[in-house]
Amino acid sequence: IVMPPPNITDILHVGHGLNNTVQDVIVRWRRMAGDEALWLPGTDHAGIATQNVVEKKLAREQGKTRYDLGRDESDAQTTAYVDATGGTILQQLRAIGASADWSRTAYTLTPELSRAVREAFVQLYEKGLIYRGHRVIHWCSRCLTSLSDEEAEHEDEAGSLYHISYPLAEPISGLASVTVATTRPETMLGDVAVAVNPDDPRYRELIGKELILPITGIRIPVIADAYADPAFGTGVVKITPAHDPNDFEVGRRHSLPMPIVMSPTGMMEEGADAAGRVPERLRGVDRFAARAVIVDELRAAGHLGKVETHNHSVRHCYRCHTVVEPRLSDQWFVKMEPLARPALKAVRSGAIRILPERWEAVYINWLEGIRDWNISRQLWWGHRIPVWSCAAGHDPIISREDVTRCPKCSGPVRQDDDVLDTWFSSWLWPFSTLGWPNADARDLRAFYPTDVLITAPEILFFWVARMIMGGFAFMGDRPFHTVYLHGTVRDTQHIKMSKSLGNGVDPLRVVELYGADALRYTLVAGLGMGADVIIDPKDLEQSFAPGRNFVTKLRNIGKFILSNLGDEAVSPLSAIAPSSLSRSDRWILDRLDVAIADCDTALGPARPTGRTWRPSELRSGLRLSEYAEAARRFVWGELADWYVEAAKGRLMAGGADRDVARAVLVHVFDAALRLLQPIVPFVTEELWQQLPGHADDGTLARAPWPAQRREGTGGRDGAARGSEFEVVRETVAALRQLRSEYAITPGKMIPAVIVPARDAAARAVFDEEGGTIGRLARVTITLADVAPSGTAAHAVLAGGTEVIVPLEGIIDVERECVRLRGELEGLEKQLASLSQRLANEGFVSRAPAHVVEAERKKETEWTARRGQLADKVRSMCGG
RNA sequence: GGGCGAAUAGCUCAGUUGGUUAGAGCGCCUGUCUUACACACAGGAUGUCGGGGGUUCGAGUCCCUCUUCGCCCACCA
Repeated sequence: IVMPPPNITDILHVGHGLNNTVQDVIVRWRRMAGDEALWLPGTDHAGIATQNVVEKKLAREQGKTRYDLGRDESDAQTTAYVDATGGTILQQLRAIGASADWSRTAYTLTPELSRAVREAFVQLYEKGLIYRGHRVIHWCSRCLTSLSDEEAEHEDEAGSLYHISYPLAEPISGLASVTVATTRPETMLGDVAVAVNPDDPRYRELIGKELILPITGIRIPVIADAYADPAFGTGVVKITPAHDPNDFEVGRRHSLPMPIVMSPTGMMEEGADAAGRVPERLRGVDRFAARAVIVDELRAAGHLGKVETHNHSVRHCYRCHTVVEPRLSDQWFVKMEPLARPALKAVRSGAIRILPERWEAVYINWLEGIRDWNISRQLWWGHRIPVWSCAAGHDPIISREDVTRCPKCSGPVRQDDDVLDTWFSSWLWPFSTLGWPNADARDLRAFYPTDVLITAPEILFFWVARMIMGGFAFMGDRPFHTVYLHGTVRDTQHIKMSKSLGNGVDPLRVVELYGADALRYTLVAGLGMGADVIIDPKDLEQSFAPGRNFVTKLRNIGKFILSNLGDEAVSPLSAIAPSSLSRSDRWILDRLDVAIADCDTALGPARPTGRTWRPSELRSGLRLSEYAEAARRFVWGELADWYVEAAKGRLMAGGADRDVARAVLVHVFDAALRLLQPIVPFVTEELWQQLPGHADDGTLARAPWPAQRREGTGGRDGAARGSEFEVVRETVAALRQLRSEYAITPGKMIPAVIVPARDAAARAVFDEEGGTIGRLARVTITLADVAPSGTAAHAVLAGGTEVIVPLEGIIDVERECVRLRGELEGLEKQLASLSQRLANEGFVSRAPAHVVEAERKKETEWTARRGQLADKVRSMCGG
């Protein structure tokens, strides 16, 4: 294998890296489990900012006003684009051996996608799901395009609510004017009416009367419409149909004119139906400047009432954050309700699950209230809308192929100037990347429906929901069975890391300081289901040192094992007679099975058992942090801390038992490397390559995922011997505690007497494992039937075994008494609360039998232990 | 305005359907270069599980309420 150079990172910046890392971990896992997963990283949005710049540059160079993606460019330009944007990410992904199929990723400019987009448009049109609508949409006066609801983001702002009095043309019963309230006074130039609620007694008389619109002096009617809320403001609302979606509806109901008083660039101007509405002095004035001017003039003329501060949310362009202007215009829309129906059903029925589960409610809520999707954009790059209009006025032509002349009159045609929303191509992604609309495409048949979509919640609506709708609309099937929404990388202030905010972490620096494996490990281990990953950009050590330390530990375990293998052959575990396995061998093999089971539980199941997810499967799996923790616990806490330590003596002693230990070491370490490969791919690969016992030409990334041993650990007897190693661990822990308690130098060998519990198995454990215990605890063990008299430190193990360290001169009797009394006291306290629980009628009768049984058993054990401890205290401390 | 989530050790977080004495990593304290590893080893200290109320034999876990923070959605001028 060619290992990547050490300074290769799998990410561009940490935010991106999270997504790529999660995807790669899951794909690596699936491949080891036997799935030939095809990973399609990213979308045509990879590097959208760069894309924007590149497209504009290309368009300018070619003198085009519209740049039709996939149709206007040359191959060389495509290549340049890929290099400039997605290419960087993808090259790095390939460098780490990620299973990325990068030719499919930066496909924005390909003719294939262009074809798919046209196909989708035409299909929807033919089903009557695309229509041209004349309505008020969100308009960005900086990007000069319309936006969908999702692209116009709400941001809270402290604005002003201006109260303006509109005089009556002919005053009635002492009433000279009505007051309206507005946050956007400049739009009053486009007012065509004032509405009051028909049930509002205050204004009943006014309905049908006329008002003089200040500034312009135009006469407008007072109309009755339920839209006016008597409880808000003055109960009178001005109606500006061309610049407010609600007012537009009111205008339509009352057949009012709809003057446009603002230019696309946000300047005041007399647009359609607006002759005489914008005074000369305001023409060409920016909307916000015009607002100030108008407010001043109203004040001067005495038309301005109170001005209240008003916190409200204002829509901004998601890309440039300019305040979005509602604007009447003609746009293409997709009728969403019919598309949403199967998408809703899929999630409700469990055909598609969303993890974490709570996002399902958000998804359902959004789809239930879905509104039609404005798909036309006035940007100068994108997929152009495949609609041509006839110069002679015949019906427009909607076509998959380019149209040059009108089929009716053979006259000239003109393609619609607009391009499509970029998400109109993105929602086709699960199948357009696989060859759609060619139904016979090999990849489409092989890979659709796909499996897991991994992304951040922020594009649940933009992209995920629409892909699901698109999957059903164009393929008749779900695009994937699982949506996994991961968290966001944030700093300690919980602010999203981004280049523009400067709170990001440079991954190259992290890789340089801690290594790429440590970076991956840190991200994966920190990724609780749906939780954000918090990293302090000012304290990399806190975040990444644990990952680095773990990787180093792994390396050192490998170094130790490899150095003990030497040139001699290592037997495969299957060639070792089960009877020759030691307690520690059986124990670590048991622990390995547990670790494999824990990892499998954390990760799986990979797909639903049936057509839909069962309730028990719905919330399981893809718990990456639990998987990382299970693997780590096994490698460090069990393999390194106990098995390797216990094996040292056997390795040094040589003989047949040495070969058994070597075989088990290799087997267990090999499995551990497999478990870790998806999270720590580099170091595990490097170590595994050096490990004997597997095909030389293989790579760890392609090796099978470990399975639990079907034959167990050698029958009932074997299982018992495995659990007997727990007694060894307990004894060693007790001895270490005593040593530490009496500050005995760790290196010093001391004597220890063990009085095993009164059963043959316990006796055998200490007979046979005395050497191991002695090495691990640095003691020389003597077995006895009764505790020796004399000054000594004592410990009583759970099973009743006594551990005694007789050290005249070092052990202080008084101190030992204090220690033992403290221990006894603690035990008695716990025993008392336990007894109380068991004496409680309610507990015994209502708690499940197994819980009560466990408590009873505990009571017996603790009582015995208390007796032993009390004896110690009595004999040694005299009372 | 509606909805959702979070609050557990100094820090970052686990804690699955209520059931031992609430855990991990880092940090902290004590000791150690024990022939893989001081990025390590051994031992140790640290929690009114945000506040209050309730249900239950039993609550970090379920219900109500309050506080603080965060996120999503939203055409009330």
